[in-house]
Amino acid sequence: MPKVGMEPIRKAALVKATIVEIGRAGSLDVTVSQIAKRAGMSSALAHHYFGSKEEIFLAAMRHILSLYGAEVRGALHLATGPEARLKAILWASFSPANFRREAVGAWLNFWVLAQTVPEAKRLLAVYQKRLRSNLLAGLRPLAGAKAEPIAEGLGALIDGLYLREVLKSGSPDGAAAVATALDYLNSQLEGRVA
Amino acid sequence: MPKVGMEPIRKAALVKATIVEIGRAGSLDVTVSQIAKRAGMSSALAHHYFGSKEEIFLAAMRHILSLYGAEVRGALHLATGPEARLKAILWASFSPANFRREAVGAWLNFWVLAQTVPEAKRLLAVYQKRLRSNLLAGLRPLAGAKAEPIAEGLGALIDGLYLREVLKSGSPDGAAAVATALDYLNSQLEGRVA
DNA sequence: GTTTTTGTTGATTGACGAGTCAATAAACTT
DNA sequence: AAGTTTATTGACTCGTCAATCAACAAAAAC
Repeated sequence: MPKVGMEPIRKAALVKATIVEIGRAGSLDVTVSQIAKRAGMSSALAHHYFGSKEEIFLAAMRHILSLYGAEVRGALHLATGPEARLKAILWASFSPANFRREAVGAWLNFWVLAQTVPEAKRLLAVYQKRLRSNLLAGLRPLAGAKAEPIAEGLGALIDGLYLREVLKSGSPDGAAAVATALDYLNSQLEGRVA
Repeated sequence: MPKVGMEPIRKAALVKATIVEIGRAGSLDVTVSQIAKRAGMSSALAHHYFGSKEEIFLAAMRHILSLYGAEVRGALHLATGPEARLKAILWASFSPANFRREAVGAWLNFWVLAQTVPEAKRLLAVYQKRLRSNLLAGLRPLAGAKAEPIAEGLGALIDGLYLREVLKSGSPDGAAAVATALDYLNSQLEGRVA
């Protein structure tokens, strides 16, 4: 019973299913059929809407990244002053919406995808650039010239905390991750400002 | 012309070839044939010696990890005093032998492997534990009770720096990575010790 | 009310790849 | 010298999966 206007609904369902399946499998070795099945349609339809498996992956990646971006933007909106803005970024980075098993698992695999698919690499680079620039905006008033290396370190630390989460068992502990990152931040700023 | 005593030689060649191929492909999507070809033998022989592709991957992983372990041990051997030992660990972590494109690429993919293969997870956990305990040994005299969280953060930072390296183009810059990690360390220790 | 567009799938194609096997041969054992 | 173990591979099996196609159905357009 074909209803018109299905495209966005189907695509969204596929994207969501893709993230779940990658999280479940723990790798990009998921078949289009698996994804389509979880999204409640045939694999042919998935191909119909996305053209290829790679496009499906990229759409899922964009989704995760844009979700993350939205959360950061939202948190930043409510924050005033450099310190508050830095905290907001960290808080958003490890919020339950982003720092959940599926998303973290998918995120790791997108990193792998970026090694072969240029568009995936581009997307990840955009994310890194945005993170860096957000951190820098908060850090410059507090750390001046030292802002750049601190942002560098903090960015790497955030990625590392994500990475380590995939090995842990049990549900992710965003608060602990935030604490570690804040600790880094405090010690760096005490040394230069305070 | 079968010569006896080939097993260790063949296995070593396969392990080496596996790391190169994973680095090249940027993923675990490498065929046993590709690996075997690069190692100069038939795929049947690779199966003969390792039994399965998974075993080949695990052997490669063990190799990278043991190489890293050896380097750390070597550096530690020459270092006296907590500061020197901490520096030695960082220096070894980002030494040209470990912090090279192939190895870093392979390492990222082993992280993915750990999501599905329990033995891979175990190996990675061993590495993390060893790193943590090495860092702790150096940190405790300098930071006392604060040693644990610092080790936690520093470990994550190291992993993050590795992770970020895979996106970069050009040859890895170990010195920069060491500088970032040292910077973290200094700022943490200044705050507690002086 | 016929044509076009959109939605949908079962069946099929074509390629590829892990793992097995049978066969061959050199080297060690007794 | 006969028998066993080790080395080695080409050919093959069997499964899987991305992508395509033909066909059908409902809605929209004309």
